[in-house]
Amino acid sequence: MDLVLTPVGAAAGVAVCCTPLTAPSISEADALALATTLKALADPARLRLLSLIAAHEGHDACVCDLTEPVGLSQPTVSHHLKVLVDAGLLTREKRGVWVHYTLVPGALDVITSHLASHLTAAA
Amino acid sequence: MDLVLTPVGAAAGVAVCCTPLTAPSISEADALALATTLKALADPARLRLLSLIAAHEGHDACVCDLTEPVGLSQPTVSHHLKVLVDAGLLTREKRGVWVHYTLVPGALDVITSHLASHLTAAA
DNA sequence: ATGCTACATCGACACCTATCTATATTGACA
DNA sequence: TGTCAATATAGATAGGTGTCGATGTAGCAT
Repeated sequence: MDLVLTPVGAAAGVAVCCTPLTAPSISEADALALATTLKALADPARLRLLSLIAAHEGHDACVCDLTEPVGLSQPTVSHHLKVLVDAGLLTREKRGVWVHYTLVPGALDVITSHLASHLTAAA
Repeated sequence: MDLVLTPVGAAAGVAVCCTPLTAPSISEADALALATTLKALADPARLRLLSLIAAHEGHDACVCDLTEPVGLSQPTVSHHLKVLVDAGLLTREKRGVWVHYTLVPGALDVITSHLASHLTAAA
C-alpha cells in the first residue's frame, strides 16, 4: 500500500543526499535472529562464564566451578547458564549430583561469520 | 574476608566435580567493556541500520536513506544511530542539512577478535 | 529412610531500553 | 527575515532483564 511520495530529484536530476545502494542488506528475520544470539553474549556475567568455561580443561565446567569466581548468587548463575544454553552456546550435561556445561564448538564462529558477511564491505 | 570453607576432596584425594583451569579467563573490566559494545550490536534495528549503511556506496548513508527501510520513526532511528556512534561503530558527519553516518573500518574486527581470544580454545 | 548437597525454579523488585509523539535546533533558500 | 526541511532532543510509557531470597527437586551417603 506504500504510496510513492515525492521521489525528490529523481525526475529533475537534482542533487540528493543519498548514496546509491551497492549490495543487499540483511533481512528483517536474519537481523532478529542475529540480535537474539548477540543479546545472549552481551552481558558481562555471561561473558565471564563463557570465558571461565573456555579456560577449563576440555572447555567443560560444573556450576560449582563458576559461582564463586563470578561473585553472583547461585540462582543468578544458573539463570545465565540457561540463557547461554538456549542461545546454543553451551550444552548441559548432568553427571550425578553435578551439572557440567560445555562450550559448543564453532558456535562463536557462526555468529562472527554472520556479522562479517552482513556488516562489512565486500573489498 | 572469605573463609576457606571445606575444600572438598583437596586433602583426601576424593573425586571432585571440577576440572582444572588451563588458562586465565577474561577480566571483569574487559567483560564489561566487551558486553557494552555487544549490547550496541544486539538489536535487530541497529543490525539492519549497520547493514544498510554497509550496503551503501562508501559505507556511508544519510538518515533519510535509513528511516524508511527500517520502518521506524525518525526519532527512533536517530536514537539507534547515536547508540552506534557512542559504541564506536559509526561516525557522524554533518553535510549541510543532512547528516551522514559512516562505518568505522575495522570496528567489527576488534570485537570479533576480542571474542575469539577470550572465548575459544587455544588449539 | 533420612539427611545432605548441587542445582533449578519461583516470585518480587529495581533498572534499563525501545518506541512513540511533540518540540527544539539547525541550515538552506527565497 | 521568515519559512521549510532534516535531524536531534525531551518526555512518557510499556515491556524486558538482571538480581536476589526462598523454595523445590534430584541424586548420593550414612
